[in-house]
Amino acid sequence: MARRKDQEARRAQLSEAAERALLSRGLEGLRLRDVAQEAGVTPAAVLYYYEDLDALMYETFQQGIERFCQAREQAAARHDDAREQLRDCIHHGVATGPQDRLPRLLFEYWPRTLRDPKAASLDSVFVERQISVYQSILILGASQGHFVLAEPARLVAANFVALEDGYQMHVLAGRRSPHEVITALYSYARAATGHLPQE
Amino acid sequence: MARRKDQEARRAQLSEAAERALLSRGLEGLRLRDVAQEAGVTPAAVLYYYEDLDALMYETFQQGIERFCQAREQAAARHDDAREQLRDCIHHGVATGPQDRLPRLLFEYWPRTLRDPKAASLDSVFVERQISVYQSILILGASQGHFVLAEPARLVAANFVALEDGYQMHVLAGRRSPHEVITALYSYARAATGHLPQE
Amino acid sequence: MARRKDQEARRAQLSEAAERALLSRGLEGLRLRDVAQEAGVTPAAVLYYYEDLDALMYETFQQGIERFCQAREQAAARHDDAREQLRDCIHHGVATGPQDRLPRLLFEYWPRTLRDPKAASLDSVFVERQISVYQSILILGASQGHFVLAEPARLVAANFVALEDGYQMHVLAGRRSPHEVITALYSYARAATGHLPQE
Amino acid sequence: MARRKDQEARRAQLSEAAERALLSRGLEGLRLRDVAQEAGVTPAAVLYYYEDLDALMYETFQQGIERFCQAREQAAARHDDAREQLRDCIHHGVATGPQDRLPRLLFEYWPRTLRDPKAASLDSVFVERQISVYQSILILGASQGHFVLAEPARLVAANFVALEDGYQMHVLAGRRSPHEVITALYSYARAATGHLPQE
DNA sequence: AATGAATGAGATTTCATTCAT
DNA sequence: CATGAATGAAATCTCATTCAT
Repeated sequence: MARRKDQEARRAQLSEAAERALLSRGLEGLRLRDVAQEAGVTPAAVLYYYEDLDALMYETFQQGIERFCQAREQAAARHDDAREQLRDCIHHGVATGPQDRLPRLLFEYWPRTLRDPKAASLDSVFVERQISVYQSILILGASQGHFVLAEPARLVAANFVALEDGYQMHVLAGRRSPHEVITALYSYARAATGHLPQE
Repeated sequence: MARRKDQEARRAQLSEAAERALLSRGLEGLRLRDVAQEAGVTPAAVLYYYEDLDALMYETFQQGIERFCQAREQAAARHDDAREQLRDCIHHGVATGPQDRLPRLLFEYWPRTLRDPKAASLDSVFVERQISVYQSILILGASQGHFVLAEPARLVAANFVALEDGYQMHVLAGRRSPHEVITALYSYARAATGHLPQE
Repeated sequence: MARRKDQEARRAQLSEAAERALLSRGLEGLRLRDVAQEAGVTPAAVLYYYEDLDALMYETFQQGIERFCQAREQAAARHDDAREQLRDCIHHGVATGPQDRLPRLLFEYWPRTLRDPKAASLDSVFVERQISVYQSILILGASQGHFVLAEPARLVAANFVALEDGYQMHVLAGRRSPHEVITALYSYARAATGHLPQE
Repeated sequence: MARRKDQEARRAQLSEAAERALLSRGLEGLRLRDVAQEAGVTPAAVLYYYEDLDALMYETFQQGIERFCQAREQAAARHDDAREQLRDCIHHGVATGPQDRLPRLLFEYWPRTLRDPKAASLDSVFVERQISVYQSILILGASQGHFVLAEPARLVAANFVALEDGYQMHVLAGRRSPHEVITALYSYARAATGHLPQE
C-alpha cells in the first residue's frame, strides 16, 4: 500500500517536471532527457515509471485537464448567485500569461489530438465538460431571473468556450493581456445574457 | 529571369508537398523525408531549395497565411452590401473539414509561434489582418444602416476572429461540422449587429 | 572517485586507439568510425566520452606532447654529465621510423595548429619546452667545461630543435634512417659545442 | 594548338585559385567547392579540367615545388661569388610570413606524402633538389677560398635544408619572424663554412 | 565549355533504450 | 530503485559527382 503510494507520488513529480520542461522546450522539442533533467533524475529512471515519453505526456495532459476543470467547477460552486458563478468561471478560464503552465500544456498538446484517438476523446470530454459548466450557470441564472437568454443555453455556453479558447492563444502568445480577454468575455456575457459582470 | 521563375515554381511545389505531408504526419512528426517523398524527389533535393525543413515550413506557413487572408479579403470585396460581405467572410474562415489543408497548416504551426519570434510576428500580423477584415465590414454595414453595433467595431471584430479560431479547432478535430460553426457565427452576428445572415 | 578513474581510463584507451588509427588513415582521412573500430566500440560510444572527433584528437595531441616532452626530460635527467644528457636527449627526439606513433601524431596534427588557436598555443609551448631542455643541457655542459659555445645557448638550442624537426619529417617519410639523423645532429653538436657525442 | 594553350591557361588559373583557397581552409578542410568559388566557376567546371580535387592539388603541389626550386636556383645563379649565392639562397628559402602561399602549400601538403606514393617521390626529389643547390654553392665557395668546410658539403647542405624546414614551420605558425630565421641560418653558415653572410 | 539541378554515398549526430551493477 | 555506460536505429547533412541543356 505504501509502495503504491510512493509510486503515485513519484509519477506525479515526473508529471510536474514534464509540465515545467514543456514551457521552455515545447511539446515538439521535448525529449525524455529534458523531463529527466527537470526532475533531477536520469532518463532511465523516468522509463521505470512510464512506458515512454508519450505515455508520460498523455497522463500529464489528462491530469492537466482534470485540474483545469475542477478548478473551474469548484470556483463556480462557491457561489449561489449565477452572476457570481459566471464571473468566477470566466476568470478561471483565462491564462494569467504566457508562462501559465496549465493552459500552455493544454494548448501545446492539442495538435496531438488530431492524430492520437485516445487524446482526441480526452479532448472531446474536456471541451464538453467546460461547456457544461457554462450551461449550468446560464440555466441557473435564467431561473434566478438574472439572465435573459436570446439563444439556447447550450449554444451560448459553447460560444463562451470557443471565445475563451480563441483568445487564450493570444494570451499565451503574449499578444493580449488576461484583462483584455476578460473584458471581451464580459462584453459577450452582456450581449448573451443581458447581464454585465462586475470585476 | 526564366531561371528565377523555375526556382520559384519548384519551391512552390515543395511547399505544397509539405502541406500535403503535414496532413498525415502532423508538424511534429514531419520528416524531411516525408516531404521529399510527397514531392517525388530526394531529401537532398529539398535541401537544395531550402536551408532546412524549418525554413521550408516557415515559408509554407507564411504563404498559407497569405492565401488564407487573400481568399477572405477577396470574398468580401466581391460584394457592395456589408451583409453579403459578412456572410461570405464567415464562410471563408471556417474549415471545410479535418482535411482542409490550409487551416490545418495554420493550426498545426501555431505552437511554434510560441518559441520562434519570426513566426510569432507573422502570426500577429495574421490575426490583425483578419480582425481588420471584419472591422471594415462592420463599419461599412453600420454606415449602410444594416448593422447596429452595441460595442465598438474593433471589439466585435476581435470576437468574431476568436470565436472562429476557437471553433476551428473543433472542426479540425472532426468534432463539429462546418455548418454548426457557421450557424454559431451567424447567431453571434445577430447578437452583435442585429442582423442575422441568411445562408 | 572510482568512477572518475574509470572515465579517465576509458578516455585514455580511446586516445590510444586514435593514435593507432592515425597511422593508417592519417589525420585528414580519419573518421570517427575508424577510431571506434580500432577501440572496438561503436562510434556513439566515442561520442559519449568526447564532444566530437576534433576534441578527441586535440586531447590526443595534447597528451602526445606531454609524453614526448617528459620522455626527453627524464632521459636527460638520468645523467649528471651534460655530454651524456645531450646524447640521450638527441636520441629521444628522433623517430624510430615511419611507424613511430608519437612523432607521427605530432607532425600529422601540425597543420591544424595553423588554424586552431588552442592547438597553436599548445604547439608553441611544445616547441618552447624542447628548446628549454637543450638550453639547460648546453648551459650545464658549458659550466662543466665540456662544451664551448660560440653562440648563445638559446640560439644553439633552437637550432637543435629546428634541425631535429626538419630531419624528423624525412624519417617519418621513410627517406632517412634514424641513425643518419642522429649522426647529423651529432655533427652539429660538435660544430656548436666542440664536443662530438659517442654513440 | 590554341586549344591546348587555353586548356593550360585554365588549369593554371584553377591551380592558383586552389593555392589561395588553401590559405583559408587548409588542405584538410578544402572542398572542391572552395576552389571553384575562389576561381569564380562551378565545381563541375573544375572537374572538367581535373579528374578530382586530389589531382588538382597534386598538380598544384608539383608546380609549387617547381616554382620554389626555380626561384632558388635562379637566385643563386645571379651571382658568381658563392658568398652572395649563399645569402640569396637562404633568403629565398624562408617564408615571408604565415600568408606566404608557396611555403604554405608545401607544408600543408606534406602529410599527404606519407600515404600517397606519387606525392612521396615528388617530395623526395624536392628535398634532394634543394640539398643540391646548397651543395653546389658550398663546393663553389670552398673552391673560391671563401668557405672552409669542416664536414662534407653534402652533410652541411642537408643540415641547411633541415634547419630551414624546421624553422619554416615556426614562421608559418606566426611564431617567428623571417628575419630571426635568416639570422639563425646565417649563424649556422658561419659555424659550417667560416663565413658569416652580410644582409 | 560550362551551368544548375538533382542524386546518392557516406559520414555524423541524436536519442530512446537496454543492461549490468 | 536508480545509475551510468553503451548501443543501434533513424534521421540529417555534406559533398563530390552526374547529366541534360
